[in-house]
Amino acid sequence: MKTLYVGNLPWSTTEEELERAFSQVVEVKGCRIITDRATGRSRGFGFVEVDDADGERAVEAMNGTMLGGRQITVNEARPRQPKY
DNA sequence: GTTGAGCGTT
Repeated sequence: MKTLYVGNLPWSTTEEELERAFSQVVEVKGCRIITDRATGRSRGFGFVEVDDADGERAVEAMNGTMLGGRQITVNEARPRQPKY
């Protein structure tokens, strides 16, 4: 499984839109829009989980494409905080 | 009722 970073999203973008957009090219295992924990509003970016092999194609296919009226940024996500 | 480069909660 690989995690993809999706940025430059409109504030109104939902996980559903992400999943639909990426499902056109790869099998989406999971998606998560990062919302401000305090206000609950979208931070304008999110993450998409896809299969290890599909990750590369997902980036090449979805990076720079229009989603919700904005050109989205798609890249492989960085490793997250280890949970010691 | 806002904002615009970035990297996420249990």
